[in-house]
Amino acid sequence: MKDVQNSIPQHKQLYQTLKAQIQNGVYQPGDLLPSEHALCKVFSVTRPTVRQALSNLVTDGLIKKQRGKGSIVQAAKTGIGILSIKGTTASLPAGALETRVVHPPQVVKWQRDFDFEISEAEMQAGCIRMSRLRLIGQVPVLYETTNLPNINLPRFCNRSFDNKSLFNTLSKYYDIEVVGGEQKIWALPASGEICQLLKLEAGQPLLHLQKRYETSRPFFNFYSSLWCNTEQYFLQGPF
Amino acid sequence: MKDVQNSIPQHKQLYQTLKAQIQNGVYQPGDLLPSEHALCKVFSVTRPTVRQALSNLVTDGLIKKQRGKGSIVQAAKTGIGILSIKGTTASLPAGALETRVVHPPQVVKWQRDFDFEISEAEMQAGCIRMSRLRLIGQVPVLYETTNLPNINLPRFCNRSFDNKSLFNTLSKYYDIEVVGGEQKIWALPASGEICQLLKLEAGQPLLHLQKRYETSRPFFNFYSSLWCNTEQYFLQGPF
DNA sequence: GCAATCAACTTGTAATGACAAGTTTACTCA
DNA sequence: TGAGTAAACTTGTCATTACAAGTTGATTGC
Repeated sequence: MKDVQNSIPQHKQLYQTLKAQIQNGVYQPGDLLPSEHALCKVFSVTRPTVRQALSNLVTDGLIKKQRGKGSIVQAAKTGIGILSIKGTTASLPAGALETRVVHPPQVVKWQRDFDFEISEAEMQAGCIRMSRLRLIGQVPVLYETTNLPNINLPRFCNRSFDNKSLFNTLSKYYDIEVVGGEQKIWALPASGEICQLLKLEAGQPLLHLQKRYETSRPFFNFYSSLWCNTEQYFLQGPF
Repeated sequence: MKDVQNSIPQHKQLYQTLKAQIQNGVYQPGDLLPSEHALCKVFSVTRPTVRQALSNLVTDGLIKKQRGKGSIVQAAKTGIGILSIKGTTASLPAGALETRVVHPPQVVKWQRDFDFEISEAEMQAGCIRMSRLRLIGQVPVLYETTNLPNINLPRFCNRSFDNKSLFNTLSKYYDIEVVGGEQKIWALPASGEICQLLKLEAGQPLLHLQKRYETSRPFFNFYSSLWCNTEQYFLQGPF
C-alpha cells in the first residue's frame, strides 16, 4: 500500500485484495480474517482505513464482524434473487441437472408472452429468443423461454447453450453482468404445450415466473418466462 | 447528543433520528440532508460519527451520497426481495389491501411447518406465532403465518398488526431491520383449511412460499410461510 | 449578454490517539 | 482437578486534524 500516488484509494485496494482472497478460497467460510491491527501492519495503513475496507466486506455479506472475536468469513451467496432448483427431500446429486435446448437462439419479432414494458429501441432491434428444458434425472422439471434484445450481440445465435449458463456466456463474451431485476410469480393449472414438455396432466399446479434482468450494460434488459413443475422440486434463492 | 453516559452510541442515535425524519417525510426523496459539517454542529458530534451514521443510511438505501453535492434522500424501496401483491391487469387501488389478523401473536412452541433449520438458542427461547389474512376488496388473497423467536421482544404480543406492517413494528420498536434472507417457492393444489381461508376449491393451484428473514440483530432470524391465491393477483418483487 | 474563472461549498480519504467492551486463553488458587 | 480470575487479545466508539476532489454559484472579464 505504498503507492499513495496511485489513484485507487487504499481502503479500496485492501477491500479488493481481501475480497479476491475470500472468493479464491484463501480464507474459507468460518475462518477469521487477520485482526484489524495485523492488517494495518501488513498493508501499512491505519485502522480507519482497514475498518472501511472491512465495512464494505460486511455490506457485501462476505464477512461478519464480532466484537472481541474478529471478522468471520461467510459462505458465498449464490446470487441475488436468482432462484435455483432444489429437491424437496435432499440436494441434487451432482450432474443430475441436464439442460436441453428446445429452440436454439433465433432472431424473431418481440411477442407479448411476458408482460414487462419494452422500450422503443428494444422493439426496433428485434429479439433473440431461445427456449430450454431442464431435466433432473431424465424428468423434465423446468421450461424456460429467454428473450434478449438483438443489440450488439455478435455471433450470439451460433453459440451453444447446452450446458453452459446463459449468464456465463453473457459475462465472458459480451461483458454483460446481471445486476438486478424484477420478477412476477404465480401458480396456474398446467395446460397446452407446457403439459407435453413437462409431462404433466392438465390442471396440475404449475409455477410460473416472469423475469426482467437488468444488466451492467446501460438500458440492456433481457427477459425470461419460466414454467416449473414443483411436484418434487421447488425453487430456492437468497434475497 | 450530550448524554454520553447513555449506552446508545452517538452514531446510532443520529442514525435513528435521521432515519425517522426521512421515514416521517421531514426530508422528501430528492432533498438534501444537512451537510456533514452542519450535522456535526447541530448534534455536537464529530465528522467520523456523522459519517458512520450516514454510511448506515446509505446501506439501508435511504440516502445516496454524492461527492461535492451532499446526501440525497432516496425514494423508499419496496424492500429487497420482498414480494408484494399486484393485480394482473392494473395496480391496486389505494387502500384496497386489507390485513386481517387470524391468530394474534402468541407464544408457542416451534413447530416444523416450515423447513429451515432452527438453532438451539431459538428453539429454547420459544416462538411467537401470528397469522394474518390479506384481502383485496373483501376477497382473501394471501394467508401468512409468521414465526419469530421469543428473544428480547418486550410487549410484542400486545401490539396491533391490523394495518401496520410487521417490518415497521420491528424497526420502530425493536430496531430490527431485515437485511436479507432466503426463500423457497412452489405451486401446490389447495387443500384443507387454506381452502376455507382463501375461499378456494380443493385442487386449485396455490402459490406457496417459505421465507427466512435475516435481520440486523445478530443471529436473529424470523420465518414466514405464505399461501397465495394467484387467480387474479400475482406476487412481484425486485431482486 | 455570455463564458470562463474562482471561491465557497460539499463529500472522500487518511493518519493518530485514546478508551470501552466483548472474547479467549492461560494462569492461579482453592 | 476444578473453578475463578486476570491478562491479552479482539472489535466498537469517538475526537481531532489535514488535505484531496467534485459541485455549485457568484464574480469577473470579454
